[in-house]
Amino acid sequence: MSTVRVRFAPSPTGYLHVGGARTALFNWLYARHHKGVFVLRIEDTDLARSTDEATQVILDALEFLGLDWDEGPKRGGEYGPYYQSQRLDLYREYANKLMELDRAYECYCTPEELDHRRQEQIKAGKATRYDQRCAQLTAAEKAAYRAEGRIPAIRFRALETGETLVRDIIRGDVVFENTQIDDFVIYKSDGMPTYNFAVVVDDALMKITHVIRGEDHLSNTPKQIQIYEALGFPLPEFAHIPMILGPDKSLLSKRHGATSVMQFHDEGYLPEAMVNYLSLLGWGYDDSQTMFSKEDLVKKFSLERVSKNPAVFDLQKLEWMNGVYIRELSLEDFYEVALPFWQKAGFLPEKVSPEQQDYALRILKELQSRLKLVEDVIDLAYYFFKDDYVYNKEIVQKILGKPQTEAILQYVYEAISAVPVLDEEHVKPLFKAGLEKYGVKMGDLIQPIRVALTGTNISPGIYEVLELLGRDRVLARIERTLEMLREGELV
RNA sequence: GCCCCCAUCGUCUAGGGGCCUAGGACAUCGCCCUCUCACGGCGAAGACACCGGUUCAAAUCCGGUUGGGGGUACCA
Repeated sequence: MSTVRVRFAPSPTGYLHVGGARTALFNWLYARHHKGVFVLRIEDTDLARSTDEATQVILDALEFLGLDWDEGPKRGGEYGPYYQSQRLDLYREYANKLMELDRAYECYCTPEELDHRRQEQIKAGKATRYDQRCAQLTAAEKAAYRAEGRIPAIRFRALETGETLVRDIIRGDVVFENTQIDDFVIYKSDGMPTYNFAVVVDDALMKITHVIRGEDHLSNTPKQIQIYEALGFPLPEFAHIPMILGPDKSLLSKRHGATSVMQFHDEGYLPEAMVNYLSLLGWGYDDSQTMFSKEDLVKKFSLERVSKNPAVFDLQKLEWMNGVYIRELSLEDFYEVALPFWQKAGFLPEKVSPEQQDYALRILKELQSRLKLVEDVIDLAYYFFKDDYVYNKEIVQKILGKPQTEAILQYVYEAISAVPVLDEEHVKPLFKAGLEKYGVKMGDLIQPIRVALTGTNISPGIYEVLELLGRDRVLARIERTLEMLREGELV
């Protein structure tokens, strides 16, 4: 059995979206599972839309996900180059070969003419097909067209009878009538090959054994198979994986929200969560496991278990899963991913002192079970770093609006001033004493303190908050709150 | 229009003729824990699109209907 060789072949026309990432992941998993080779090829034949920046962004996204490629950009390999724009003479060579075999011909029709005829066909209620008017041009006719200044495209002479069989690992045998396939363009007049042609030349030359790609390519596969056969290339195995849809069941796109892998990165999604979640889109293992480490996926992944139906992208589940992975992080690792967010927010400087790091670690410990996205560390920790937090109006009304609030806060102020050590062991008895004095429950005492200290009713346990803030800040904040209450600024 | 693919809880899925009064996860709801919010624990509700076959027996096999998706470019 020869080694498995798979590839991911994005076109650098934007960012890497989750659909592409999932395709890359499945290819990578298949390669790693079979100890094969994962090739990365950049399909940049669309001159108008491809950019170098976009290529870099895709590379960054793959690196973020930890999908390392064995051959491709920055890595090389014996089947390069790995940019289609650098393989032009190869396509030329095989296009010429097809013409020699009379399986391809020059077409002098312009895109405008073609489009016009297509519109006519639609109007007449007929199938939109190329009318093959350039299929048998004589040398004189070609010369005449050239004299007009026309530059030809090259069309593949598709089979006119019979049928083409696509053997798909996921979908089984799919049969296409050859009458459905018309003479399609393989070489554009701008000197670039089209996708359906370049993909065959590249996959064949790069010795790809398994073509794993989105289901949107299934309908084009018979065209490609005809080229493989015309050129005498051996066929690879095909596996068309289901599409990823938005909540409204239409193809997932920007209008459904974030779809860019790097955007997820920027919001604080962990690569472990992305990979795990993406793996579940169109694939499942058994009736109980949903959490998979990358190693586990490599071990358990198989194309046979890939589902046939499209999957709706569920952001809530991704968020939940990200929270799970955040909670699994060691405090040190959590610090590493959280730090940039705090620095960006101005909570911590570029150069963090040991004291600041210690403080950060202590905060993180309290926050870890409370966030879904790393990005949340900014909002959730605001009052640990800044004094200018705004009091949430509604919550202030609800909690500080109660009759005894002022007296209770005053009591707490004095208690905390006097307590020898500001920790639960020493503070709790004082709070308990306060309960009897004012005839209230613990919540009635703690909630006003929480609001005073944080501006909200959401925070870690009050004793932890007290300790983290320290006596000075606690007293100052309670005093400020009391003042605002008296001034009527809060309620 | 024509061609192709698909169809289990709201969502992702397990299920490949009897183990299914259909299992798990997210979301939802309730209870517990509790100083709030989370986390955690327990529980509830919730699906085999429809119609015909085949079979002693169908979510599982076949056909049709309906619905969704994709393709049909000198985009990839």
